[in-house]
Amino acid sequence: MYRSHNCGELRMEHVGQVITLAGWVAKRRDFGAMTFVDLRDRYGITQLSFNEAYNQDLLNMARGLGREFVIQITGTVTERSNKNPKIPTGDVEIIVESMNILNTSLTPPFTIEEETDGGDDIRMQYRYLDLRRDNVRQNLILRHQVAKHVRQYLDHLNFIEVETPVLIKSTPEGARDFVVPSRMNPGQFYALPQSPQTFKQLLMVSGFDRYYQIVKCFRDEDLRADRQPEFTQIDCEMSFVEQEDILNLYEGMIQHLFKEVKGVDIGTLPRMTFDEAMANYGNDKPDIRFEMTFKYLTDLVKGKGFPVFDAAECVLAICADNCASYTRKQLDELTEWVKRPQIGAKGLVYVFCNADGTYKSSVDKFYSQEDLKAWAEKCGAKAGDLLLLLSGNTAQVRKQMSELRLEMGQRLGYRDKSVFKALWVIDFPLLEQDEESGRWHAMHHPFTSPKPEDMDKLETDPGAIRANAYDMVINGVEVGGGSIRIHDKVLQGKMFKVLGFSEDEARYQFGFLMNAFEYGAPPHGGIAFGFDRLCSLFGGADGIRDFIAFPKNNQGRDMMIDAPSNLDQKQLDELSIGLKS
RNA sequence: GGUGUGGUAGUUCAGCUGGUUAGAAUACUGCCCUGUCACGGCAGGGGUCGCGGGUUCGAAUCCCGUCCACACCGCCA
Repeated sequence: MYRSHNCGELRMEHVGQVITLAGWVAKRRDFGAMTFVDLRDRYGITQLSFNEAYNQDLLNMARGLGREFVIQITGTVTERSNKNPKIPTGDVEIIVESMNILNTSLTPPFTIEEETDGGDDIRMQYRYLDLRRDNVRQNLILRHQVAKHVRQYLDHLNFIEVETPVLIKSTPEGARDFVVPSRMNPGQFYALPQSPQTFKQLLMVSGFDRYYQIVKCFRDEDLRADRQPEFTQIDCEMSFVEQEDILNLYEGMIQHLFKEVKGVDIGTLPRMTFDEAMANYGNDKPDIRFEMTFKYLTDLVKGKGFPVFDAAECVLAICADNCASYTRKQLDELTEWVKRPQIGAKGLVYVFCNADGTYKSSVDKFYSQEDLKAWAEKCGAKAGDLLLLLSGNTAQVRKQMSELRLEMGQRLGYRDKSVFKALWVIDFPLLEQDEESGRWHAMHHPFTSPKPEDMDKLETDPGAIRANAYDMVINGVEVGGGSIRIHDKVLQGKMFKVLGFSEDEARYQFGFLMNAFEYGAPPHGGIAFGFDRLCSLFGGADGIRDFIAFPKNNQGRDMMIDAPSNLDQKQLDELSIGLKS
């Protein structure tokens, strides 16, 4: 036994006990005749005390300890004369009676403290040291808690966790696949799953009724702060259920998680149709921690001689509370912000709702006080508010205004990370049209069932068909999405046809699923949650990297092990692979 | 594929209207210090200013190219 206790558990009640601890030297405070050492392990920090009055040899040894040396000590728990209220073990210290240096350490390249001096680059390169930091470790503990409570909730509801294969078949739909060459089948490749979608549907055909899996998924697309090439999903599927059953069950799951992990009651999740979300928030994952919803001024602004608005398909406004005090400089800066290429607005029109009831706008040349008053009323603006208007093509202006709304929400402090607002977005369109090719593709995936009442539009107006598809959105983050699936072979065939698959292509790629559907496929549906995102949301972070033990960087590289890497010629030959020079 | 920001000591950064020997903080090393917990004091070592080219009497600083990191857009069924 290397230790009798850990570095986070000793308290006043242990005073007098002789204990043994093992851990890392976090810090040494040397006073010559006495030295304090902060000993760290996973559980906390305990102060060790060395004093020439007790033992000169041990003191000398302690003064030679470097940061991150691994030591084992035995000593007596003693009440401190000067207590430290900042740490849980701050009432006691250990008068060390023997010490064993288990290992030395090089000086770490950055400080291993909550507020480290290390940047992302160096932290990732030495991730094993970064993980010694309390806050990163807490993130992984949080991740464990979330996983544990997911399993707990689903286990109690008769779900079975089934593993599905990682070496599967590439499909051209959706994201790019990571591929793995097959040595035994020269010239052929496995693909890593983007999700276990088809397998979980096959499990439903097999009668597994209620399935889940906390599972790695792989997508070979560009990374973001909240996107990694390998990420984890809570993947779920159920048989003999309707959309309503699924929404209720997983609403229960998210409530359970918030209660158990955060001690928060998030209440009932409101439901919003996709159309409502787009109209009021310009976004299919609205952040409903604050209002500032879109107001349509198109009819009010036309015909007054302002050419920009007269030519616009859509004129949108949002009302920023108490922002009439904005300076010209601030508005100019905001105008530049919406004109950035990433947003792409042509300009920004603003209206001050002054305290005295008058209005001052950037388009006073064209609009009277009465006009501006009508706008303000339409927007529900009060004195002291600021209206921000954008105009243009409906889809574009909604997107731009959505960005502006989120930015203003951020600036006004409405996007508080300790507040959680969840909702369901439902009735997604089944299909989306590719702007360039004009081809239809599935908005969710090709196995999503259309709403029965929209089925007749399959040939006439595919874009208007709504799907039995739903997303769970929390604080503007899409944390999960799913659908009721097609379980009928004929309908699935029709879908493939609409999506531009020939019969041969459909059979080649999804024949196994079509075949399975010939043998009594039950009605089924499911959902998948982005586990990493859920954890980062719980942790109040924007990115998911610090909730993953060993993440990849922006270029998809693992900076610690330096992957990906080259293969030598022998390996390539064995795989029958030739590289382009 | 695109846009932006950055790359200077182990680390985080300042310096950038060109001009002696490139600074600070922190970390590190040594000495002093008996109650610290962001200990304190004194001293010290530490630099290919990402890399390549150009302009110039002179470049960390200006220009071009390139690599790397981060954020975003496209992309992510």
